[in-house]
Amino acid sequence: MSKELAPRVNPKDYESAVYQFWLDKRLFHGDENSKKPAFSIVIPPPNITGSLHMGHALNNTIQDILIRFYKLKGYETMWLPGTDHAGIATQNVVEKRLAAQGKSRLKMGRDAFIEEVWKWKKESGGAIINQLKALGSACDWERERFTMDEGLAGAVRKEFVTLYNEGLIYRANYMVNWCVHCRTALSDLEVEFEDKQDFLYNMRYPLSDGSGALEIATTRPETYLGDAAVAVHPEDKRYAHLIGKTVTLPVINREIPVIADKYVEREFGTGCLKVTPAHDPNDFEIGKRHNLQEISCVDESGLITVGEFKGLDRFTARMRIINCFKELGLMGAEEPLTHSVGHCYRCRNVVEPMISLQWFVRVKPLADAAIKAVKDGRTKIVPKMWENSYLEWMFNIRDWCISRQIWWGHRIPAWHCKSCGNTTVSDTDIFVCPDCKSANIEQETDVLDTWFSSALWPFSTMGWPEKTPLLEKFYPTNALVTAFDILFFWVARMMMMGLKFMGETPFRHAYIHALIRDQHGQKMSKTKGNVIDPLIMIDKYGADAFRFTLTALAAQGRDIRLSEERIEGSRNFVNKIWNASRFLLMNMEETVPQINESELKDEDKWILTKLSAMLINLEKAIEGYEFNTVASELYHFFWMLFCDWYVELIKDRIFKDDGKDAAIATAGYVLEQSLVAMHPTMPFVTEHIWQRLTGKESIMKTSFPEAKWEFSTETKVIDSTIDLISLIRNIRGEYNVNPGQILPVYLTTDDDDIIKMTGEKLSIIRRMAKVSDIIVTDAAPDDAASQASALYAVYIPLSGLVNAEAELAKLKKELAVLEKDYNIYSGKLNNERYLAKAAPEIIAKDRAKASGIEKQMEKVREAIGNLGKY
RNA sequence: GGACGCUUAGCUCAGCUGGGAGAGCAACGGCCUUACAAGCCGUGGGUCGCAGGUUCAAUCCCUGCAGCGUCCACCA
Repeated sequence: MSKELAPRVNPKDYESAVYQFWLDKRLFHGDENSKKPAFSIVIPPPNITGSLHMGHALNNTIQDILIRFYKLKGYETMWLPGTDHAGIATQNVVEKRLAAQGKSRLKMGRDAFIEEVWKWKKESGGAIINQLKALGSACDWERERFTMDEGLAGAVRKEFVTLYNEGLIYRANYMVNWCVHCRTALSDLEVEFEDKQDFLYNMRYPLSDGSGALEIATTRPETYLGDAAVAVHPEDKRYAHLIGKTVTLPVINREIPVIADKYVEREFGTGCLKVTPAHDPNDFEIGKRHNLQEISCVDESGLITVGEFKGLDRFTARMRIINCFKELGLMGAEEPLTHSVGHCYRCRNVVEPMISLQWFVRVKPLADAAIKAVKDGRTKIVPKMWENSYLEWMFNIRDWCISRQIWWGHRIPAWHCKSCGNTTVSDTDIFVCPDCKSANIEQETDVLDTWFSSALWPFSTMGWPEKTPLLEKFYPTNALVTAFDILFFWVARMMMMGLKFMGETPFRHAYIHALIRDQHGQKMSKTKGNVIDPLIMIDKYGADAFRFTLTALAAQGRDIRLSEERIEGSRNFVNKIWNASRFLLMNMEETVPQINESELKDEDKWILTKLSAMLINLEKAIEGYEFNTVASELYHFFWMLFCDWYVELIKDRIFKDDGKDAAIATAGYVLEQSLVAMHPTMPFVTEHIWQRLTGKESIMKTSFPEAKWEFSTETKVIDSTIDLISLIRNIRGEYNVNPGQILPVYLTTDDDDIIKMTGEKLSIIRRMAKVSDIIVTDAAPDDAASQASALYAVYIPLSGLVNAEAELAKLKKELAVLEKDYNIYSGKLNNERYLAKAAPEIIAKDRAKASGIEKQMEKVREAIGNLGKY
């Protein structure tokens, strides 16, 4: 294998090849018979409708980091992928496509339509899978599932039948949210409320006895066609005398009673509320209390069904009715009103509340278990703030409408007998009514809410209801990674069903990550059409750079606004990794020498110590789901410490072959371990380089590095060397000294260790700071620029460049800053109450700090004194 | 109406149990130093939203206020 790397990183040269290599070697496969401890994740199955968006990219990057990290840590990992059939969403997409071809779902019929959806799924369902692969996802593709797979369909039936038999599923006529476009009922969660500028219309209903009129206020005049009463507050004196009378609805001439109900707010509008039990959830409740008739006036398509308005769209009818009332002189004021209106989360149309016969899950008992499991820590929600939302929702949970009047989905396993009218629920198809033996039976035409099947995902995908080795090994899963927008839709329901059917919470940790928003801070979504394709970013910058960016931005608790500059920065980091590796590979023999501890120099021990410290922080960060810390630890260590300092420090040893073996051994070792540490976040480039560095098969088969080095003495020495080099560079920088110009440096210190250090590191300092000699002295030369740290004062003679007065002013200013700092600490240290109450280690730290500042002040004063000499 | 989150350098944001204010980008100055100009060396820049409180000590904890954002909820 060639050890040469191209001068610039080009991800296209290796990313897809590396991925194919992993697939060929089956490195993503999780073995249920393995003796290793398990670490498993099930993917939040993306909808087959869409392509990968930024949310998916972040979501799957995080999962991939976890999977790859735990694999390196020695776990048997299994990341189970798949897709969701996404009932309404998919049906809508396919319908639109058909419409473009002049076809329609209703004309072609149910069976032909479903066939059409499957055809579409075969074509487009694969797109998102390929995108996940481009991202580098280490999914166990051999176990890919789809929520409409045969096995999963069986699981759904089992779920339905069990809940039904236990009385947890029932069928009832109830007020539901109806989408007139999708022509189906929706669950409460599927309704999205938006503020809308509207009008509050005041309309007069004449009293039937001719003694005047009652003025009601409504935003939906068209629903007057379904009014069953006018309600007033029982203690409202204005209307007390009217309770029990009737009013007559204009145009349609229907008489309805005036009733009293506490729900009415006296201050709102006129204090009179029209009650439409068939088209408003509150009115529905009032209707129940007063035994009112439920008069439907809008059909499933949103068309009016009553009187001369029959067949009109509900919004057209609204205007028509307003005009009618105006003509009759029954229209009062129209006041502007902002109120929230429910929209279908799929098609954005205004939801029509409607009474209809639907299937519901009685969720309270399931929710109770799900509450308990989180409270006792069987599932930990990270970050913890989401736990409140979860619990709050569970506490106030209401029955879940699970039937949908669409075609694409799991058909409800219930059969209605046309002979005796009974309904039979069964997990196998039935052809004869068990009650009357009639063969005239038909399966329920409704399908189930998509989330009813998604709720089983963590175990239906592993073979449930069978007891499989896969479940035995990998359930419960270790982590669920998702965004908060489906916390209720999915996470909560998985909790309920997992506990119900497996007796065990479906995941140990639920990590809720941020949402990636567009430049306006808007949530990206398919329906809004503001999605940026991550594939463009991958194509432009490579998957590794893209993933690293997402990782760096994935701090807990805040939404992410993605900018392309950030990705560019990550691309530069990948390039840095590439070039540092390239440099070291160029200077290596076929095999990297082993580290021989006795040959190590101080800087070798220094970088090994820094590496270990980084690894400890890194592991802690991954375990705590602090991915932004993961990124910054890697970035800082590799770029600032390894490349900028260590590699520069050892260049002489490499070029002059003086202690080269130990340097190369250390550099090779640190590079190798860094690559492994970086592999979970940047899998492609690390694999590519690692193979060339080690000559071994795959980075995925190695182990995560142990943090085992700690050389504190040598680390201090190099730290002070770096400090000195920085001081010298600082002076040179400030005076714009030509970088090529080599200068002598004078240094005052009384510290023997420092004197010793400058002697030992002389060649390094000479090279790194472009210094000819270091002269330890107690006086400064003329025309010298100076800088002081706590350890030493440094003087560089710069004839002609240095202005003595300016230099003096600079030093005095510096001294003033130091004095201010010093006063803060000495103030603290002279404070008795501080000394009495502060932790001893804090006091010690502050003392050290104070004395450090003091020493630096001395050095600055000394420099000022020395300046005065010329 | 409830709940939560955010407000830190010009921009985007870290700062997780109170004790050093930081990164990336941008800006400025200097460098083609034989891995990397997608780079190297250096510099400047912040009353940590406002007002109180607790504490020896507050960007961090508490209260109130302001602005922004999100979720939940039956606002005719």
